This record gives sequence, C-alpha cells and structure tokens, in this order.
Amino acid sequence: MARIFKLDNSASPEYQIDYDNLLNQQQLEAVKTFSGPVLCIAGAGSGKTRTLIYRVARMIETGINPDGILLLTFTRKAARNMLNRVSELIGESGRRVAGGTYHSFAAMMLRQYGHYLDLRPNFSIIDESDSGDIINLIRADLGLNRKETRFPQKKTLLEIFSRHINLEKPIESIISEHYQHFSEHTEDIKKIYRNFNEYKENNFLLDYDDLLIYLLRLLRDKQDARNTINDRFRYVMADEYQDTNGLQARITLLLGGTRRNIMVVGDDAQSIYSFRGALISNIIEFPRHFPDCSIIKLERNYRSSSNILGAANSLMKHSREGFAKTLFTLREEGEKTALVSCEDDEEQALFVAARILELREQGVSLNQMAVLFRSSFHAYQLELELKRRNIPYVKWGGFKFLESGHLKDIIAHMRVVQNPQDQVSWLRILLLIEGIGTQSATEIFNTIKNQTDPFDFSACKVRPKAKEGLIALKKFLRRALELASEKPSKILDLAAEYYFPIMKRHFDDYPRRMKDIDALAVICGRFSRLGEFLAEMALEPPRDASDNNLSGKDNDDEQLILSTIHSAKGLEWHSVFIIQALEGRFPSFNAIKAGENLEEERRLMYVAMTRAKQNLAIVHPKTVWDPSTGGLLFQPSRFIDEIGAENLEKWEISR
DNA sequence: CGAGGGGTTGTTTTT
DNA sequence: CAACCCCTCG
Repeated sequence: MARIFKLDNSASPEYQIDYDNLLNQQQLEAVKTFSGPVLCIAGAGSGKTRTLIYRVARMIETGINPDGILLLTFTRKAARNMLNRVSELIGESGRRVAGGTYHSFAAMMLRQYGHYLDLRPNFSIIDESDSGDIINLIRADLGLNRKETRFPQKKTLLEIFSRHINLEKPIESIISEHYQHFSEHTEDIKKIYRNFNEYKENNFLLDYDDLLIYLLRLLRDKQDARNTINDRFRYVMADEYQDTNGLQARITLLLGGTRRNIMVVGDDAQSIYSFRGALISNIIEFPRHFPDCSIIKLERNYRSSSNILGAANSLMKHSREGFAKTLFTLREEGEKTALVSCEDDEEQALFVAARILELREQGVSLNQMAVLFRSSFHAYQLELELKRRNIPYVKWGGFKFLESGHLKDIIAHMRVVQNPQDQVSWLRILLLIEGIGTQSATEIFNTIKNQTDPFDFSACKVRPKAKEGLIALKKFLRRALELASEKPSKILDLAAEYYFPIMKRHFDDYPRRMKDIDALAVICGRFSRLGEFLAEMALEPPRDASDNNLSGKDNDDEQLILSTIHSAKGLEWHSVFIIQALEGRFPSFNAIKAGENLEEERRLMYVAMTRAKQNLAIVHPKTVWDPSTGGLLFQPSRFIDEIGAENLEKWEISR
C-alpha cells in the first residue's frame, strides 16, 4: 500500500485554523501575542472565551508544548469546557493543557511539591462544613459553647477567619469593621483561631484558604520549588482577573513573572467578589508590574441586542469608578427591557412562571431561560410555583447538593476508609449508630486512634444496645479497606448498602434521598482513585443531583435555570428574568448600610443584565415582608431609576 | 448517657 | 425551612 508523505514546511507554520477570518482585529491581536505580558480587558459578551480558546490552539499549533501552558479560570468546569473546545479545534493535545481554579491548581502543586514545605502529600482538603465541625470541637474543648452572652456561631467565626486571610487584615480589624457586636469576644475568637490552625496542622488538613497560603509560601520562599514550577509552566493565563484577591495576584505574578509570558483577562466592570477580598486594583495595576505590557481591549459585544446593552451601559454611567471602555454592538435593536411591578412575592412568582410558559410556547427552550436573584432565598416563592406547575428547574448557588445530611454521611464513611485519623468523620459516622451519643463517640475515637488497627472496636466500652451497630460498622470498614485500591465507586456502593437501614431510620423521605446517593454514585464512577474523588468533592462539589460538571458537557435535559447572579457569571441565555429588584433585597441591606459596597451591587446588576441575549425582564414586588428587619420593603431598586425610563418598557399585570 | 420532641433562630454573594 | 438549642423521658 502506498503511503502519502506530507512535507512539513516548518519555516513558516501552516495553521489549520483560519484565525484571520474567525476573529476580529482585537481578538486576533490577543490570540497572536503570546510572548511577553498582556492585559486583556474583555467586556461582557465580547468573545473572551473564544479568544482564549483560539489563543491556546494557536500556541499549540505553533509548536508550544501543551503541558507547559497553564490556564487559571474561575471554575474547573470553565477550564474543562475550554480545553474540550481546544481539542475539537486541533485534536487531543489540547487536553494536556493544565487548567483549573487557583484552589485546585494549588492542591495539585502542593501534592507534588509540598515536601518543600514539609507538607505530607496525602493531606486532606476540607470544606466549610468540616471546618464548622472542627470549630464545634474546639469550642467544646475551650468551654466556649455555653450561650451566656451572644457568641458568634461557627459560620460567623469561619467568615471572620476567612476574611482575615483573604482581605489580609488582622482579626481585630475584621471584627471592629464588620462584626462590632462581637468585639467583646475578640480574645476568645483569636484563641479559637489559633487552636483551629493547630488542629489542621496536626491532622494534615488544609482548608480553601490554606491552599492559597501554602502555595504562596512555596512560590515565594522556596526558590527551588519556584524554579521547578516556572520551568514547567512557561505560559500562564489567568481569566476573570478582576475577581482575584491579593494572594491570588501575588501567586499569578510569581507564576508568570519570571518568563513574563503572562496574560491576564478580565473586566473591571464585572468585579463582584470583594467580600472575598477581590481587588479591582489587581487588573488596573497590572501595567505597573509590567510597564511594557500590551493592553488589548475587546469592546464589541456579540451577545445582547442593542436595547439590552444600552440599558446596561446606561446603568454603569452611574458608577463612581470610571471604566476603561464602552461596549458597542452591531446587533439589532430587539425588545426593550421589561419592567414588571407585581403586588407581592406571590404575584411575582405567578408572573415569572406564566411568562416562562409563554416563551416556551413560542419555541424558546427552558434551557435558554434563566431567573437571576441576589440571594438564594429570594427564589423560595418561585420554586413553589414552579413545582406546582411542574416546570422542571435546577437551582445554582446557595445550598449545595453535598451539604445535605445523607450525602455528608456517605462521604464521611468513605473518608474514614481513606484516612482513619479523620476525627470529624469518625464522630459523624459513630453518632449514627443507635446507642452512641457524643460521649461514647469521643471515647471510641480516643481508643482506636492510636491502635495499629483502627477498625478494631474490641477495646471500646459501649452500652449493649450499640454493640450490634459497631459490629456492622466494622464489617463495612473491613470490606471497604479490601477495596481501597479499586474504583472508589465500589466503596461508595458498600457504604450505601451499610447506610441504608440508618437512613431509613433517620429520614421519612428516604426514597428521595436514595436517588441522591445514586446520583453521587454516577459522579463517583468517573474517578479511579478514592483520594481524587474526595478531594474533588471538597474543591468543586456538584451543584445538584443531575450536575454533570465533572464531565464538562452540558445537561441535555430541558430545564429552567434558577441562579444567584454570582453563579451566573460567564453564562448567557436567550431570556433572563431578574427578580426581587427592590431596595433591601437588591441592592441588599448590607450594601446600603456600608456605602462603598453599593458600587459592587451595581456591577452585580450589570453582570445580571448582560447575561441576556434577546429578552430581559426586571421584576419586583411592590411590597414584601422582610424577615431580617421585621419590616416591609416597598421601594423599587434604585438601579431601575439609574437604567432610566427611556430604556425600559413598563408591563402591566392583569389577573 | 442517649433519643426524640419542640421551640427558636436568622438567612448575601463562593472556592 | 433548616439548623441549632434546650428540654424531658427512657
């Protein structure tokens, strides 16, 4: 058989992809400039993702090793989607590009290079519910769990600690600035903080903030490690750079600063994470670090009709901070943004549900519609109405799938198999056994933690009632341990089998909960190692039972999206509803109180509006009772005025 | 000491 | 509406 030989003319690379015709001038410039520092200011809907994808593709086509490219994004899903699309363009080599969030990248680096910091590679990553459990242990230990005077809850304590890390301010300042009512407890709070850190160190646990801190230490203080990492990742790209905080910015500069092949992409008008320490100044001051950097602005919006974009631009004219660009579009005018005043929460829900069905009749698929809100509880009423009408929906943001008790129980069983030193998980699973309460659970843990075989309960004294339960637990743990080197889904199946009678005893609605466990099993099936599965569940938990965020492909089921605005970042829909647009809800009370946050609320509204392609509706109840203040909210959001009547079309509701 | 009932509380936003 | 606390009974 004859073989056709293709001559490779490597002097001037022949690109498979016709970049010149697929991208506009500015996008093309961003795609072609890959050596040297680049700042890319990319407005909403300006084809930012597309630009990044083509940039990676072109790098690889030019001959750059994909293993040496690092793409830092806001979610792992975003990274996976991009790399899938790169692979569609140029083939499998796209998948070799390293990508993920700052946190997941940190976890990866620390597993490989943590020894420079004397960190064991098998550390566990804990989420905030684990941290909460630890805080409870510490509080009980310190005798600070009594409720004589108002003492912050574990959730509040964790917020204070996290702000301390991410805003890089002392705990005292955090308390005096945001939590004044707890200032009398400052010393106790600091004590809990010290013990919390000690506990994590002793048990080889890292929380989200620790991941960033350790990575920064590694890059900053351990030159050998930094050199190794810099040699490995020669091209660094950071997306959503307006939402990085001080730690993340320093990490980025340490990663890309040596070779200076660094591109940051972002939009100062879309910065919405200041509560997590995000600094707009990071993106604005990037040129100060790299005075010779190229600055590329993507200002053409491809997403929204010109009426929607006009309304959004009009809103941003009221922003105190000047922005470096104005978006334009060549698209048709389209419908005006609808402004809908409803009597109350219930009518708002009725309207949204009815309008969604109307659009559905007109051929807009449910997948192409989204309802956005400031806080997740704003959608309660609507959720009831959607259930009543059998409109399928998924809710993003707010409470997560994995936070439900039964799934935490399953995960705890798996964690004990992986790490028998995990006190928090031990206590959780022991408490499920009949006849064992906090007291005996603690005793059992103290007995077994120093044993060579931690799954042997023979030395534990418990009441007769609990004996049987311990035998069953032991049987499960032994069998699971035998499977430890096999696929984690086998351990999950075993845990589910063991857990089923417990669940039946605890929850009336156990059939529904069983379905959640099945869904978790599907996700688990994609992993080949137990440690990987557990780390991923901590770092990027699935949003709901049908979430495919680990496969990177979208859900085919036709369902409506309900989402907090924060979780809607980077996405787009044919039709968008923004609900609860009234003072106290959006902007939120907290933001109105502390005037500076108002700027961020406005940007949040801007982000919400610019998600819409064809239809945008801003909806609010005329009056609504607010449980947090006990008062009535009745002022429409100030942002409605700022958008301006000329950009809005009022809709009347007739019943 | 553990279990289960009942009342109270308070809810931004996320990795 | 769920998580938390407190109480009482077994």
